[in-house]
Amino acid sequence: MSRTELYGGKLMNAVEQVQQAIKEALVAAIQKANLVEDANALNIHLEAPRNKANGDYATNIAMQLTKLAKKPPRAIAEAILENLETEGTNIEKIDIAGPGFMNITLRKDYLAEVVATVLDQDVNYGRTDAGHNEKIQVEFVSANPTGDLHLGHARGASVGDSLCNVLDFAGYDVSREYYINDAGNQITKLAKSLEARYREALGLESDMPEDGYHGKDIIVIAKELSAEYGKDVLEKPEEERFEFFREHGLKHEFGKLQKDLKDFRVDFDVWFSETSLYKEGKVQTALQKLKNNGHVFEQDGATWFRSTTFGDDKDRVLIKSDGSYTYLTPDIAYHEDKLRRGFDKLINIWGADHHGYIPRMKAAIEALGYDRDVLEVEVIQMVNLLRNGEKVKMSKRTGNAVTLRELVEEVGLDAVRYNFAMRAGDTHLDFDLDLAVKQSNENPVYYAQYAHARICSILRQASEKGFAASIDHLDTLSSEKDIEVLKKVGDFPQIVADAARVRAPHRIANYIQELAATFHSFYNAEKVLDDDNKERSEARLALITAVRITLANALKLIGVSAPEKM
RNA sequence: GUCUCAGUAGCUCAGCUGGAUAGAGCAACGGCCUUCUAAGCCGUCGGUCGGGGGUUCGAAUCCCUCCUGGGACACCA
Repeated sequence: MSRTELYGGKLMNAVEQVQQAIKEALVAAIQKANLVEDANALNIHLEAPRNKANGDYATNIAMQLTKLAKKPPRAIAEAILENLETEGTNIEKIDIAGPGFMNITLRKDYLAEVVATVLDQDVNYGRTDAGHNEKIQVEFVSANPTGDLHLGHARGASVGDSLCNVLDFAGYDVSREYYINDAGNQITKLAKSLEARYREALGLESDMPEDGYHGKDIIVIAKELSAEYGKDVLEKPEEERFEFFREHGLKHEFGKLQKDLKDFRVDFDVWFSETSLYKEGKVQTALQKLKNNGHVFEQDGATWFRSTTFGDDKDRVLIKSDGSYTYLTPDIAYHEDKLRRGFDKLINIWGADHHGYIPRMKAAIEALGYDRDVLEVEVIQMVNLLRNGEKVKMSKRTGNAVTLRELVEEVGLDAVRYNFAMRAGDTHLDFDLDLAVKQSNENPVYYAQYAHARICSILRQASEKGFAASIDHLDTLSSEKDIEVLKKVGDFPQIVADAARVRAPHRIANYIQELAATFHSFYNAEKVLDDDNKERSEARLALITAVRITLANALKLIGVSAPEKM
């Protein structure tokens, strides 16, 4: 895969174009120096050295070629240099340093072009076609409609939504999906719990099941329902009663769940019902396919999937001896259905408690005749809630778990989204309530939003003063801080593409912090609006507009607002 | 016990495809508001990258092993 294909010429900004030109020049030089058979096959890595004395970019290609070229790295570097055509690359000079690094220093004038690209692309700045329109389905949250969304779901929703946004921006064809477990045992429990609460609401004796759902939400639903339908419902035969509570329970729980997610700025393309798998015979079909492929056996009155054939620890039951399905069986059918829909990749975002479930699902996919690697599972680790430095104890069973809604009410939507977006999903997270609530410099979300608001403030004053952003004199952007800002803004498309490739949306939050820091530093060192220098003022207005656009686009990827005033 | 994720500054965490002297925020200390928002900036202090082996020109990063912590190991979902 060549670099050109990867980034698609038309979408590259000045920074990317320069990087690519350097890579191409290096490849040509390596070819010309006859160091390897096919230099085009090389993947040249350009990195920005930590120490600015080592230039704008460094490459370790000379060291990497030692084996292929059978020469010491410095000799290779010299051979590359001798054959390097720097015309059209913006390279000012190259030094050979240390064990064989090639340190590249660039002319600075090209960078200003970044601004024109950003202003032109606006809300699409950062978008690339790096993903080649690969069809990816992301299934996330998928909480059972039997209670409120809690802290863990909030994290899954945040990470999942951010990942989808990033994938979409990086040129993947993304479908967001929620699997509704509206069949099976837990729904029976929901119906029974609701009936018990319903009786309580009417002042009757109840038999709340010990393993039922004890959440406050069920009590609320029961009150509403009892006010509307009264005692008559309880006179109906058991089957009808059960159906009544099942249906109303599901409707209320699911409606609440959809609203909570929407309010959390998380949307789905597909809400997939487990029940539909049964109705459309897909569970039977999948089961039959497994049987036909010879991966099913009977034992102890149950039907088993021989998942050990595909690396699972033990075989798994598909149909229990009482004739009902395990959770796994419809889930296998669900995954087969996903695969039939033509996705190249399935990404499931699961809670850490489902970790052990991964090998059997991958086994099932393989047993159905697909490549097990089409399924990627991103595990979301647990969240500890801290208040006053103490862990807040939570239990879903007793119903005192902190819900998504409560969390957002207490902390604020932006702060919650940002706090979850900041950390890689597969690391344990302590969510410090006191810190998240603080509207101070200790809270990183405001740091980024403040940068955006500051820019907006300058832009407002600019129009009052009669200045207008202009790209006519970008050559005036030549101070150290100007250059730093330009470089950082220019990095954005690559950051998005990388974050998508390695499924790491938290990198966007890291980038936001860096971009905001670069801007704040610039702000304190340089004046934007200068009555004595109209050309530079208008160029800098263009520059900070580019920063504003980049910040807003990046914040949007992680579901955080970009306020114009704070 | 088996599997899995993690262990980086006092705290919370980044650290890319293995690269040069390991970074940021907070905390601590010292500066900067007659100038576009001080929710900001500049500086100082702070590290045996859990321990030990190995691979490599080069390891926080890859491999092995041990220690510590989270999680998972159902005819539950």
